[in-house]
Amino acid sequence: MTVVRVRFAPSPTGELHVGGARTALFNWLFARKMGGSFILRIEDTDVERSSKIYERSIMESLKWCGLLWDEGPDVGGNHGPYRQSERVKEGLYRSYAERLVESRQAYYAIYDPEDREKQIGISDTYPEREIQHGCSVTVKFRIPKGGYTEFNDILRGRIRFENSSLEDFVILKSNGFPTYNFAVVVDDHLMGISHVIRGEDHISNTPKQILLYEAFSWEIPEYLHLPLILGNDRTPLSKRHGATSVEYFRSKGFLSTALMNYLALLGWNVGEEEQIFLIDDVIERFEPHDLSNKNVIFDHQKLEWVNGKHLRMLAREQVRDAFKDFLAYTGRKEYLEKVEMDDFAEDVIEICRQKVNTLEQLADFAYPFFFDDYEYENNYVEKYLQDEKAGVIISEALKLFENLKDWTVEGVEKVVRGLPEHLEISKKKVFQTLRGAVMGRLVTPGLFETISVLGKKRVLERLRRTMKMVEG
RNA sequence: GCCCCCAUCGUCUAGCGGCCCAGGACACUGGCCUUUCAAGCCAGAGGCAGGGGUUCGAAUCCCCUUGGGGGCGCCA
Repeated sequence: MTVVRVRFAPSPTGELHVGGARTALFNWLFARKMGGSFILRIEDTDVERSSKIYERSIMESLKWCGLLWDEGPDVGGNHGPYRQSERVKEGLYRSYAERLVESRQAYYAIYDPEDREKQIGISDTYPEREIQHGCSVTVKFRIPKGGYTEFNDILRGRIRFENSSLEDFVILKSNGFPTYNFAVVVDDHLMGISHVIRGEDHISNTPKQILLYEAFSWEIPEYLHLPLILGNDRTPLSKRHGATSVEYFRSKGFLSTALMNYLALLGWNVGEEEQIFLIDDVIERFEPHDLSNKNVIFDHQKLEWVNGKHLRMLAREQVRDAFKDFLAYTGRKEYLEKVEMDDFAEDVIEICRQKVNTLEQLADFAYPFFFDDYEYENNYVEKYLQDEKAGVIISEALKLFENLKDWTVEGVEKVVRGLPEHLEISKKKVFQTLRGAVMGRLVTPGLFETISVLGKKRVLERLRRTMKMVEG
């Protein structure tokens, strides 16, 4: 049995995209299931576009997702370095490229000094003279004439390409950096990668890579190409569809457990009609063959539904921690302090999470619990506060609450329930008037829970304040 | 243009020749519950892209068409 070693190899030219996160997730899942290793390799061979900022951001997102790697640029490992730019410095790719030149499987391509695009000749030996004349030079791989190249894809079976449909391609750029197709092969081989799990957009690259493996007489890994994630207009998911990066979902108040759950759901049928799960609980059930090979459309609504489920399913401390992470991540310092300081925060979260789907919604929904500067909705003012009965309702409630000792949900309920009949005012009017009086809005958690959690002091203060508005 | 991949409700999927006049989930519609809004529960509407084969029998196998996606860079 071969040791499973898989990798996720992002290029740091942007934030971690949900498609990338899904690729990373399935790689990670497979490694965990098989007791193998999950490796993070940074493919920063595009000097122009790569940046450290994105590298850090991708790693941060991956960590937030819970997709931790066993080997990588920060944690090290026996197959490093894990940044291609660092491997370039070791002369790695150049020496392998030269090996191919020596065996005539690659050659030097020489370009016009005036026009870098224009190839003016080729050479089997290092074209020293041309270089002195200002020509730039690359190393190109020679596609064998005739025949075909085929490989097995775990999801699709054998895929065959006629070699005649392939063209010689650059493996070493004129700046000495390897191209993608060359670097992956060299690195995957040197890093002992057993299974290559990546996006479907790489299918067409695979024959070139196979040819490279064959040129080196290296063992070819197993391949699995994942279908792509598209937007609702069936074009590849991009910024045009609004949300795409993991960062975005984090800042929008999604839970990482829910994001992973949804991403897994996208193309993987966990079985038994199961939709909601924690990724850790489902590792054993992961089977690459079960993955769908059909492109999928990203469904924000379902993600939100999954998120709501997780919000209600997780332990309350977990939700509290996630909420704090969200507040910190989105820079809401004051709010974060409140949640950290107020001992009733967990109770607030508990009664609010029943009604919302995201942490962002939670922040809005719970706001009046933590802050006194909330505003009174126009709706409430016009419909209830300006009603002639408002004063009676609030003053009567105030009187009863002032004397109330039992501030439990049951105790509060008893008092509030008695009011409509006692005042001979409709239940709805009484409840809504009170709801708005203590929260400023008409949509809140259950009234009794709200009043109970708010506590006697706050409730009395707020009732008095609202009363002043009625009178004044 | 050439090469490759894919095709079940709007979306994600179950189905791998008879159990399917196609099952589940999200969304949608209606109802129940109810102090608001949700949640929850119940019900409903909605699909095998089209055409040829193969077979006693096809969503399932084969071919063609159509449609969607990917690739053909000194990007990854």
